[in-house]
Amino acid sequence: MELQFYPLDIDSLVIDGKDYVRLFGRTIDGKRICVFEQFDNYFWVIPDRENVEWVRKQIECIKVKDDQKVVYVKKTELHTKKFFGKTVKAVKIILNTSKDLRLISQEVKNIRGYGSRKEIDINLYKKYLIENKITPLTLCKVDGKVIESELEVDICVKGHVVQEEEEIIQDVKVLSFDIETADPVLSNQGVDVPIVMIGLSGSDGFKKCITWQKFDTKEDIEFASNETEMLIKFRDIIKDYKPDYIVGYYSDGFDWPHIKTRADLLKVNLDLGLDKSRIKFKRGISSSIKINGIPHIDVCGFVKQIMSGDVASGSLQTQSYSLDSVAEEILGEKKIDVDITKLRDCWDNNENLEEFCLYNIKDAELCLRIFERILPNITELVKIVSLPIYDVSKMSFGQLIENYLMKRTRDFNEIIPGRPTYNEREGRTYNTYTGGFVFEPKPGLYENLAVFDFRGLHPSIISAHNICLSTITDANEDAKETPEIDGEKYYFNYKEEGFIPHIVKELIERRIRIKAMIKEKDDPVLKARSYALKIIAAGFHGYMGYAGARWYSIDCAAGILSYARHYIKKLIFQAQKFGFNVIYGDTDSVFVEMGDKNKDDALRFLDEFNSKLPSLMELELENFYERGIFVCKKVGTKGAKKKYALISEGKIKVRGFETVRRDWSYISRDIQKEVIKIILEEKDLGKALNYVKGKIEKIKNKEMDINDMVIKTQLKKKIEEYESIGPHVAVARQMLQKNIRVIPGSIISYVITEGKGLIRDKAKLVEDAKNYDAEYYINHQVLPSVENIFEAVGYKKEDLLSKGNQVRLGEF
DNA sequence: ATTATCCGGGG
DNA sequence: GTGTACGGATAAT
Repeated sequence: MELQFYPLDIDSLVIDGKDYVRLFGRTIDGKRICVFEQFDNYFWVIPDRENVEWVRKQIECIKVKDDQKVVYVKKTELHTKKFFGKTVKAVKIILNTSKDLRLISQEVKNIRGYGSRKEIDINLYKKYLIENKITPLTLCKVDGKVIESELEVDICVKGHVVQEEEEIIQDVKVLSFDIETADPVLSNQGVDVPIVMIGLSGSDGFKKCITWQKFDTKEDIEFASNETEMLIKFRDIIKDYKPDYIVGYYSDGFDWPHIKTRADLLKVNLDLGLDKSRIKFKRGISSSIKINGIPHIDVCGFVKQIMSGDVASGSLQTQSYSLDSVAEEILGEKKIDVDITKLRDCWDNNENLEEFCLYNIKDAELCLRIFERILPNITELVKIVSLPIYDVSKMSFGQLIENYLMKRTRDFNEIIPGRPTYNEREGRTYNTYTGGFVFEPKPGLYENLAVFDFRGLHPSIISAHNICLSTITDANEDAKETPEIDGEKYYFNYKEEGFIPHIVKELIERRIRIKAMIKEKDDPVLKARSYALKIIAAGFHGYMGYAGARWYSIDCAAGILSYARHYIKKLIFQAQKFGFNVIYGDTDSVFVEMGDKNKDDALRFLDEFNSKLPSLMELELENFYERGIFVCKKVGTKGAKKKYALISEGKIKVRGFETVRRDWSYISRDIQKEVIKIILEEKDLGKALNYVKGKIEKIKNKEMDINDMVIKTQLKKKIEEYESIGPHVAVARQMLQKNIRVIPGSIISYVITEGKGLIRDKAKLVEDAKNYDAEYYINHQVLPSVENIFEAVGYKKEDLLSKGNQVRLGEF
């Protein structure tokens, strides 16, 4: 029988000693389906040239004892393949089961002249998707027979899958959720912190809050008798709703870990997987959760990784990735204004809980709607890299590029290079190269700015100059040399197009076609496609210089930059010649003060400059700004780094200022924000200075509320494990003395009080703090956050500290 | 000067 | 298992 379906989630498993890939999805008539396809795992050996046949024989003879079983190779094949562009003879070793991979590949190492092993570090389902050219979410056809199963699906089929069309699944059912805890310290462990409500919002309009304290209400609130029952209801709602995707905001980092802790404690079985498995946690540097069969997407993670960016069109401008700011930018809507810190007290006294429930539902709803808006961005990336949406939604730029390259190897008969070992990686981090060209800003306040963005610069260089691991070479007559950089030149063969330049060129050309289509019709899907193509193409340069890359070449990265430096210097020169005052330039963007020129002149400059560029390269006008402040950020001896704030039609864009960290007190964050605002919006330096001076006076006179002086730092490990005792560790010890529970993950809130000694000796719990150390807050919190802003506009630190309101007017 | 530790998001 | 983010800041040593 044949069935059409859209694969949503894909994994692999061993059944009766054989490898299978499992594709969960939706049939075209909306049924939940699971498809099994048998797929043998394999890897490659590229033997030293003279030994190929002999090595192959040896491999075929491998017999290893594994417990009682004897493990051997299923079969081998001899192929002519390419590796980094060079033709090689390679032995394909096909295994009976993935369980044998490690044993057999270890055993190969005992064969003399075995050369190297490849593709032993790639998940089976990835190999399957690459090999069978299947893109998740697109329309596929399975040819096979229906089988019985215990799975939570309507139909289960075993057979062979082929992709039918590019057409992507539409009208997906999405369930968004959000939890609230009554937590005074926001601990990540949650052992003694109950979840008090769970808000849900579905793409079909479904809305609900579950909580476990009763009150009168007419809203969509369901009452459970206790937390356990609430968690059970939550689980059952998900099971009944049968969503295609489950989404949350920072749910990988907060909601799920918290739910997991509570569910374990209360013995609630979260068997949400379509194979009845429990939700699984991947612990690591960044945790994530997996529900077999249902992609879980942390909206915050994707927005932060992929939709963020510098001054790039298509990306978000917000500096903070809080739900509130992201919702405001994407949806133009904010969270319900409720003081969530009051929830604990309200919960204890059963007061105003309805308000919190509505707030809870609203958060889930905002998350859902942000997801719906960014879904095209995710699905376009899925279409490019051809991996499950779950994987793609969690990938960094580097991983997206790497996986795209892995997919494309099949079109070039290339074997996929291995990941660097830990030691190789370490070695690579010592390699450095001259970075992009930086035209250092003269700190100051500037007016009437235009920002030009050289986005296509690096990819077009890769394409134009054929920069690839397979084309880099020593000086010879088939090679062209790069502009010299720090006395070094690189040579790239120009006769045979490399793997990477070929792919990059395709990406650029596709994007050009899409952009032409967007001009005809403004379509969000096309825009998302263009953005996806852009970020992938733009990422190759950084990827090749990234120590963890499979296709790593610091020389390629350096070669690209030597050309890039050439082009940006040309741009700066031309801009100056045109009559602009170049303020700042970095790698591929230039900020100019237009002076007596206007916007039309800027567009004219853009056209003129573009007309002289090679066809794939393009200078873009990022935006105009009424004002901008540029600050010199000292970074050791290396010089200045990005740090500026711009304003365009009332919207402030800030880069490089650390304004949103919880280990800064509220006042320093507040003051910095206000200073930037006054300067950019009102252009009134005196007012900004007086504002800060006023605040400093208030601090000195102890007029500040002690709650505004709180600094929060998370305890990352057990108190006794600390080698170095910082203020937060000292305060955690105090808490322990007072029998307040502190565990790794607890957020320690403290105030620096008056006294002698190190800062940690003066750090006190908020409730124990009788006073605050004005000198500390002025010198360590307020001044560091604003002094270089004032220095940029001609003031000195002393001006901020001097008494009185007499203001010197700097250079302005 | 060097080393240890923390930030992001979430209540 | 496929990985050991990342780039910068403060305070202690």
